[in-house]
Amino acid sequence: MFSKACEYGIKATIYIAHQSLESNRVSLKGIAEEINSPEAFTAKILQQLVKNNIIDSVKGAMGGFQIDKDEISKIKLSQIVYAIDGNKVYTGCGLGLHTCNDKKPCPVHDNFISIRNDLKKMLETTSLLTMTKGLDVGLTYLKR
Amino acid sequence: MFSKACEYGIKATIYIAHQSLESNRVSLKGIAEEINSPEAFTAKILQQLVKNNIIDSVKGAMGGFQIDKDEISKIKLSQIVYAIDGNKVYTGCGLGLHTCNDKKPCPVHDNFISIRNDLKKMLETTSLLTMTKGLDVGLTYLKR
DNA sequence: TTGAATTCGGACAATTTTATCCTATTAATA
DNA sequence: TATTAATAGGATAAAATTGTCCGAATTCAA
Ligand code: FES
Ligand code: FES
Repeated sequence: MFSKACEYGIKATIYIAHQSLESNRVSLKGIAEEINSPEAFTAKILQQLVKNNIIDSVKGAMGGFQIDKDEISKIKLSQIVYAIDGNKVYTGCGLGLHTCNDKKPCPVHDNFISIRNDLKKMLETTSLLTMTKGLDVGLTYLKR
Repeated sequence: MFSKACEYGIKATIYIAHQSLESNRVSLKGIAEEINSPEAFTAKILQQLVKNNIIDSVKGAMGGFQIDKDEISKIKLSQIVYAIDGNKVYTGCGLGLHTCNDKKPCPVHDNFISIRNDLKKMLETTSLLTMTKGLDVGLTYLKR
């Protein structure tokens, strides 16, 4: 569904948000451990998220990554996905035609549109805050 | 969503089915032209579909690919996807945890399950015959 | 029976994605 | 101010996916 980079990005953002809610700034090293991702690769992805204003970074000793508490309920899953995978989730054709196109649809267009719209809605309504719920109480996991 | 290989596989199967309905056996060359895919790569994918008993091949001069007319309404999109991409659509976790797992769900599990079940249902109920409809009358396209 | 048309299958090549390494830059603090 | 801990970013490497090439096997037809 998503690229590996995007998966790491989502998990990292959830972890950062979770810690930010407790006013903890977190390091790349800590993130990579908590989400079980390769450190250097994760660094690249975090850079993208910083550039897209989804997370904040602070350089230097005691530096790390964080998100404004106020933002955590405002940021939507769709923003993270867009920052890393672009809009192909929205514009791509299920059968790989150059773009999805109502006027010249592929044979699975109608079926796909329906599911993709549901996916879109889900991505756009799921907030970062929502995704952090459950982590505390061990209801959900970022690694296994 | 699907790999390129899978996209080519689906399109190829639809085209073969469409021609088989008119009792035409089709060649690799013809298929690759009609679905706008690289010929040699498409050959590999067709081999997989043959091995999975989704399409039939006939070697030699006048050979090619075809599907029993009776089968066309019975073959489901899910079979094609499974033959090429395996069951990752069904068992994969949205955030890339080793497998999706109800007992130790990732933070987006509930949201994903719902969409994935819809996708699953769609794949399992969409028949090859259904996907060929519309090709005739120029309502749907395999290339653009 | 030979030649042509075709799929099959193995080896290989190109591209994209994923991952690593190393240096530069920045900031805290001793 | 020097040291240390951190992110930023460029270059490179490894792995996976996508794509190509070529010869073998098969079948039809002349
Ligand atoms: S044209 Fe293929 S999904 Fe819309
Ligand atoms: S555990 Fe991640 S989707 Fe089910």
